Amino acid sequence: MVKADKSNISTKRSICPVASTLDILGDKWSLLVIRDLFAGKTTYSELQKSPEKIPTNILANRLVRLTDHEIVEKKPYQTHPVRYEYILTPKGRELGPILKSMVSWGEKHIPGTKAMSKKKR
Amino acid sequence: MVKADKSNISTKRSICPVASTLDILGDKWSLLVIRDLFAGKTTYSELQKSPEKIPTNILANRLVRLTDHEIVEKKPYQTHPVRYEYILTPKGRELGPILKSMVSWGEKHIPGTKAMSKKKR
DNA sequence: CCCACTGACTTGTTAATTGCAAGTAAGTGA
DNA sequence: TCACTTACTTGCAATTAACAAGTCAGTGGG
Repeated sequence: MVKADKSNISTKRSICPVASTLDILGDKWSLLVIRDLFAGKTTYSELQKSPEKIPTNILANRLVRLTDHEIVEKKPYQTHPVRYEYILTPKGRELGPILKSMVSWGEKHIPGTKAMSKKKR
Repeated sequence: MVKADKSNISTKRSICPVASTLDILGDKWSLLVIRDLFAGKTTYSELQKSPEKIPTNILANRLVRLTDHEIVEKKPYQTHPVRYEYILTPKGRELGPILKSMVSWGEKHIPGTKAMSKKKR
């Protein structure tokens, strides 16, 4: 079990929505996990296989953080053996515009970047 | 002078525009500084006065990072004494949509947040 | 001239996070 | 029984961030 993490509890630096959003998602990995879930990945091992090679303990930590914030939901999709799937909640799916604007900005301003073809659904 | 920082040089984790954007802006403070510049603040001391109370060494570090990435430009606006202003470059101003989508998401999903009235210009 | 004060940072130190390598535990398939 | 997969944990070393204090140029007042 991943140990208690202050960042799990709601500690807002200010009432600013940008600051509060960054309190939840302001790190190098969280939005990448969300990007992958948008891209259709659902399991822990699929998430680990992304090209950015997220360290496994960080992935575990981010998944609990995101589920604490109800951005992601973890549910078993089979028993024997138990296997879990991670899916975006409606709240999580509404992060789409943030991701989309990052894709636009990145493609336009960072040479060598290329967005993947959009997944339907 | 702030010492050399690996994060200043371009180290892309992947060709994904989201990952690359996060390589530059994926932390708790960078986008907050940019928010303030959008809000019309221009000097180091004004940036320090924001309600989130950014540590002074971090502010200095983020400003060099952002100027290295040509998101922010630093220029003296007076001599005797020398005083600097930090302004967004066109590239930096194009981060507006990212900030805007964070405001929307934050206001909708994080209770107790409230965006400031939009500054003209 | 001396002193207090401001703006813009820098330095030192401690605390918190990351990143990496390895290890664990349940279950399957050969 | 053995090797293999999924889904994590654990233990450290290495980075980063946070906090407090200090620096340095310049200004304005007495």
